Amino acid sequence: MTNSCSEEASILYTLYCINKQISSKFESCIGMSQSRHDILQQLYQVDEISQTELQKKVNIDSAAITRHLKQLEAVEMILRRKNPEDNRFTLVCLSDHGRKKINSYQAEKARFVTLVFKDFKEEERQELMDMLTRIQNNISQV
Amino acid sequence: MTNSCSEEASILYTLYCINKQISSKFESCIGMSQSRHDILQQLYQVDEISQTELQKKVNIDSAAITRHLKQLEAVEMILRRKNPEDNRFTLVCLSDHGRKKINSYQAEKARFVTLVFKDFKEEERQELMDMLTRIQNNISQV
DNA sequence: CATCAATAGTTGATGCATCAATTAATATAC
DNA sequence: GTATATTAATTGATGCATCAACTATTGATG
Repeated sequence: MTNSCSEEASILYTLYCINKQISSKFESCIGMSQSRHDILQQLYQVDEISQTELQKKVNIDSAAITRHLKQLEAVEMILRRKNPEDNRFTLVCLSDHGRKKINSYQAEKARFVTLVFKDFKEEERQELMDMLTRIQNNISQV
Repeated sequence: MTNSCSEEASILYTLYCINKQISSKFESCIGMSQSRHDILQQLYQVDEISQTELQKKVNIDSAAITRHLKQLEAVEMILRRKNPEDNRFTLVCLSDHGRKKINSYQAEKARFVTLVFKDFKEEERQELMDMLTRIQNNISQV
């Protein structure tokens, strides 16, 4: 363990490493970043949605959303238009072509996720999720 | 849970979120990124070390190491010199001034870490660490 | 209804990481 | 001992996230 003295610090460091490793493997397996996959996933589940709404769901900066969507638009995965009732809003939806491609991404993601949690029993996953949620609560109070 | 269908995917997403939250809070609490803190921490524990050796310990790209160290050198936290026995190596060490500052960082980090794991019992931490390690092994085989 | 506030989206600057290509020094092999 | 391979460090291009500043649109208030 390279990080430090305390056991807690080691856990923190491991979390940090795991995340880096997951990001990296995710991208090489699925062919896009977790964030971008998440955006597409959200779009898949709705008909049309405003950027702000989308931003709240995927929990990344609105500037980042803009940039992702511009690129996705450029490769014709998505379509954008102004909301005619309120021109401040931009409505986003998957293109037909985009919607089709996502199925294959989903399959690959499912496979990936299964590998990450190989040999985890249901109750262990439950426990892990509980602990992570507790950590999340702790952090939010820092 | 915004990410997806399966329970595993939710855990993955939570990991991803936690990491973002931790990074952000870490930086606002300690005043530097986790990586940079880690670099300084490593330097604190040795007298002098080559960049490559350091790179292996903190587990980030050597290009990133170079850039971190340049900045740390600019603010006179560290010193660098060529290894006289082999001019390919650059040896790095903390400046006196740097070494002094790190004590306060350590205290702050300890406080931070304690908050993150508030209400975790020793055996829970142990369990968490075990599970994270297993995940790490799984990933490395993907 | 004119001004002021709030909201959505965009852009620019910055930080940090990666990979690929390059430079410089040293080691190896014939 | 000269050509070749290896190694350490650096640099440039790129990706992705953040914050802060700005534009454009709409809402609210006097």
